[in-house]
Amino acid sequence: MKKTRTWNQHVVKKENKALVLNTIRSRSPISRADIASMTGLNKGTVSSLVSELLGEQLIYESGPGESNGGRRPVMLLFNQHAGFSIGIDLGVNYLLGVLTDLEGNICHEKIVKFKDLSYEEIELKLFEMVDYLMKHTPESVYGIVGIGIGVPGTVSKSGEILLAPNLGWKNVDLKNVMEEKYKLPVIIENEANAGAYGEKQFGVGKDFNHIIYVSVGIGIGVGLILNGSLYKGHHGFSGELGHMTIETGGTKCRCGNEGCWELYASEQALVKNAEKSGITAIQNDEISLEWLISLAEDGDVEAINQFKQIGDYLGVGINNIINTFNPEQIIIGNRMAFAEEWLTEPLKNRMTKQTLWFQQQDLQINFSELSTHSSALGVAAFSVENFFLLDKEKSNVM
Amino acid sequence: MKKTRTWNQHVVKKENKALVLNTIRSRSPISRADIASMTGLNKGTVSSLVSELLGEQLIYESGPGESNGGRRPVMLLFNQHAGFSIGIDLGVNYLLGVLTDLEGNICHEKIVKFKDLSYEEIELKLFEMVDYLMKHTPESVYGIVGIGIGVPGTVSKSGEILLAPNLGWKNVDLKNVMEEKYKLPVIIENEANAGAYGEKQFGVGKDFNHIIYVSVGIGIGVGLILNGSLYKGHHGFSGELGHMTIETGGTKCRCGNEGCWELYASEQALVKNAEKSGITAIQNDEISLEWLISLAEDGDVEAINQFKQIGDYLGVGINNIINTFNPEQIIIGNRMAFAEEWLTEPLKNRMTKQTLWFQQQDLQINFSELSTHSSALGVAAFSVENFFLLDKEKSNVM
DNA sequence: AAACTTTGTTTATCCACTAGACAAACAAAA
DNA sequence: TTTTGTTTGTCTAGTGGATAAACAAAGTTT
Repeated sequence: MKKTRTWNQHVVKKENKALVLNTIRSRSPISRADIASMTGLNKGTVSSLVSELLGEQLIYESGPGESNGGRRPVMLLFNQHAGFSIGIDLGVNYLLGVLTDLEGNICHEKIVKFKDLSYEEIELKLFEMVDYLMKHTPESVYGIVGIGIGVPGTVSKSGEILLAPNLGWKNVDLKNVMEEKYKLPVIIENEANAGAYGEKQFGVGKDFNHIIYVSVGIGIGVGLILNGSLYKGHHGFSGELGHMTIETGGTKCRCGNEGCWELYASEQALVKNAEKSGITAIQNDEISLEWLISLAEDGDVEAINQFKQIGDYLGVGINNIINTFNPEQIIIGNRMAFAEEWLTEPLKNRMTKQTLWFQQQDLQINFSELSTHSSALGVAAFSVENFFLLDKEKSNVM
Repeated sequence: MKKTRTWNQHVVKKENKALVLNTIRSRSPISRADIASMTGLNKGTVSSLVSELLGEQLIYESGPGESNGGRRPVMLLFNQHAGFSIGIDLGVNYLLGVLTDLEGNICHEKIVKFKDLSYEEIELKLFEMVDYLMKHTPESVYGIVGIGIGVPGTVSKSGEILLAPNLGWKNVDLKNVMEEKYKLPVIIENEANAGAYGEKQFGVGKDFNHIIYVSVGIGIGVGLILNGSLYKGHHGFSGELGHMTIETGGTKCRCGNEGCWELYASEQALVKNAEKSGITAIQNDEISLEWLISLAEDGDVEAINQFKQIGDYLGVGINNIINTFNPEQIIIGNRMAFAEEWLTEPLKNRMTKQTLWFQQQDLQINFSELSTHSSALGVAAFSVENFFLLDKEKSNVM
């Protein structure tokens, strides 16, 4: 019957406790006094909330800090090893798994490559990956707080994978399978959304609140951080910008549409164009992004031109993004980010020529620093946030 | 020094009071008991908050309602005449002003048409409009709560009009001018943003939370309602989708870019295409939207084809919007909405052919019902919301 | 050594919400 | 008509969390 959330002192306490914890998380090491002045909470309130957090072992006291002209403060630190999180980036032909602490630091990491596997075979690889990471998890208070999986496809808000064309998957309920097997909270998220979140939490997006993360791999996916949090749309399918029309009546796309952005600016487009241009690979091998990068590094003009063209087309779509969202930052991530060197110039050219001056104000264009790890770190971070939320709910009942 | 908002019992009270007021606003007439069960608040809490609201004359008691098998409830009603709001839609060649009550009902309305006026002349027309509407405002407890103005251009978050190309304005601080003169809170907002808000509050968007409002007039502007509230981007310039590239290397646009959507799907495009196709107006007059509509109504095949083409191109951009936002509803508003009859079919054709099935789930495509009033109503509603926010702040100090 | 600062705890007080008692007003059944 | 039960809205006591202010401990400065 309760339709809306009511506000009472329990909620107040939970919010303030979360506020204190987050302050410690982001500004650690910090004293109680500093928390009070930063948050505006009363010293006494901070003291009592801190002592609860100490009891829950989510934070701990280190030795005394430097005096500011009076009694020396007791420094508080976030106990990043109170629990661990598993994040897996499920790519088209690889599986990247990371084990992180609650601060997003990678404790263990494993990559498995494969090709043309069936769903069942990939599921098995996933189990192996999780088992491996679990075996390498140190002892901790809360253990593994959750498993996150990033997939290159559309995921509904309930966690079902509706369509992952490059994997050939349709309506796969991986979330349930994993939750049944491991009895842990499992989060399935689109790879671009996960990447955006990863960059926001740990990467170049840390200090920004309006971020568009453009994941340029075999296709193009986009993750939206609006007002500091992930925007997923009505059902969770936002950010399918790879299928934005940039050429009406252009090349047919598998999606049914024509002139889609990813037909002109993705790794897929790069390789196709390179083939047409006459670039050849060694020993009848297929042309790959890595090969083209090595050519470009050796100064191969034709290869560099190929990258320049991709950069130009990236610029077209990014212009659209700027006009749509007026973002603070655009991050280009995933595999194509390795080609930053040759993409930057043509991309910025498009922008300065075609974007209105006020849209360019304080606009950052960055390439991912986490590179191929942003997705895995992102999904791991989802589980961590989820853990803290559940933790709050729990203390709600008590 | 206070960086974040802290939660204490004052906040709790303010939030709950707002919750009660909003419940009355949307579900009026309603009894105290019903409010309690709907919100989850305790009966006593509701009683005391209601008595405060009664004191502030924001609500009033009507007679007893129908019994539900016991004592008859006292019905509460929102006092929509506790104050009034002025909303003005400043178009390229017209000025539409409305006086609304706190519920958004239009009490008075006036439209002024003009052509090629300077900024100073338009300013004067604005003053006349406000003066006129003020004179026609009934006596009330709070009087006029604010003035809102919607403009066809880019407005910064501080309210400055940075660029209104169709008016020929640049860096105009209208907000300050109006506030100085009338000593009332003034809100300047982009016309599409205002329209989106208007539709969300009073129009076809009432029951939706992820709405993309596409204002198709001389140009194209877009207002974004995400998670139930207006998204403005980092500096307030979001929704400039009229300048989204849908044809790389296409026609040059005044904005510096090429192949912009509004070159293919706006009123401007319609008129240009019609001229090229050989359609003529009566007596050397210019071809207008109204004229083309009247032709289409008479069954003129050529005119209908012109609309169909616009509808088709609208579909291209709307496909991009769907892929970007996964919205719940798309509303097509402003002048072009009058041509709904001929636009719908080609638009929906594009969609069903080119949009993935899961993106079309529960997706509403609507034409504005408020038609040309959505902007004016939207800015008026901004002032109303602002009034309630300020009201809360005020009681914060006491 | 004295005076002042800073830190963190403790105490008393305040305030909003809740639970539950209560009275008034009404409907339905006996 | 009387009785019983329900609904509505008010009132009172009690709870829990925040705040302000006092205080002790541990520093620095003069």
